[in-house]
Amino acid sequence: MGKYDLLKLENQLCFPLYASAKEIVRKYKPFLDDLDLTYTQYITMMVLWEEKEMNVKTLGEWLYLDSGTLTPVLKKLESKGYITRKRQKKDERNLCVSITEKGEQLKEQAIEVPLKMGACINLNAEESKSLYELLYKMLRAL
Amino acid sequence: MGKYDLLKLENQLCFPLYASAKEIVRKYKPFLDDLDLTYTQYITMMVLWEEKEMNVKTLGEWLYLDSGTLTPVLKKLESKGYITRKRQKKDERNLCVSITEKGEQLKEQAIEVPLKMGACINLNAEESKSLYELLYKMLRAL
DNA sequence: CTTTCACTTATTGTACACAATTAAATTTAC
DNA sequence: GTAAATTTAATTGTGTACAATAAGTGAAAG
Repeated sequence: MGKYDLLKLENQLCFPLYASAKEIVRKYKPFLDDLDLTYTQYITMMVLWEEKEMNVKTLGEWLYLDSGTLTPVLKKLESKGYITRKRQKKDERNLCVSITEKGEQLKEQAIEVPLKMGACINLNAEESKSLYELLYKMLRAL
Repeated sequence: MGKYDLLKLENQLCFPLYASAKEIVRKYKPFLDDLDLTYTQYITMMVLWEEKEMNVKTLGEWLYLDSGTLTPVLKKLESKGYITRKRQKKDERNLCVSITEKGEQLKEQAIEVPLKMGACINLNAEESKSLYELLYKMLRAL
């Protein structure tokens, strides 16, 4: 192992992580275009399909995103009619994001997305599970 | 497995990939700040430390990036004096990117970065190898 | 009370990331 | 030989992503 070998792209762990995350999000695009959602909007809706409502801070913790990213995403989803944004009465610092009826309906269409994506990933069940666990182990420590 | 279970964030493979890529790039930031490089600039320099020169298209293939991303990154690196950009004589469509002496010197400082990052990743050698191979297997198919 | 402190969201500025388009140069087909 | 097709970068427009800052609110200390 030469002095500079660790600086080669091929010896980096971060690079395939960075590149495959990008490529897989790109793979989502045609499926998400059908729903008129971007990937960031999609994962935001995922949380709200499950939880119905949540304040911005908690949403950011779920998604590993800060308010600088979420604010424009949430405004966009609001303008599409999928969510509402409302200050909480008892503590006006909190902004509560809630899913609308129209947002709920989108869920029916969205069911297709994970199925279609599954077919794009070249890993078997065991490999997927292994990858999933390694990623979460790393993520928890970051 | 309910009808909607695949739409839960916790059942997604893409989400931990997306989130951990983001978090690991963020982890690089303080180390890269010392070199006055962003992550994208850093991986670009990595290719040039190894190859010395390359045209934009090939660079994009190595990095999985298109010219819309690379053009401003390369102009920034040029303004910092780490690279030069020059049209090829025999085919003026090609823009050839070359590392400068100052860019070469930066490599000495950069050696520290992978060492420092290695300490941030909570995986042992075997797990890292396994993650690396799964990511590349997926990436090749995307 | 009131002033300080902590908390939460929004805004601003910088830097990607990519689709779509444009522009310029070269290659090819005829 | 020239028109059409292809190749390569750059540009434009939209949408993240995050650090730093600002603004507003509520809680706590005195």
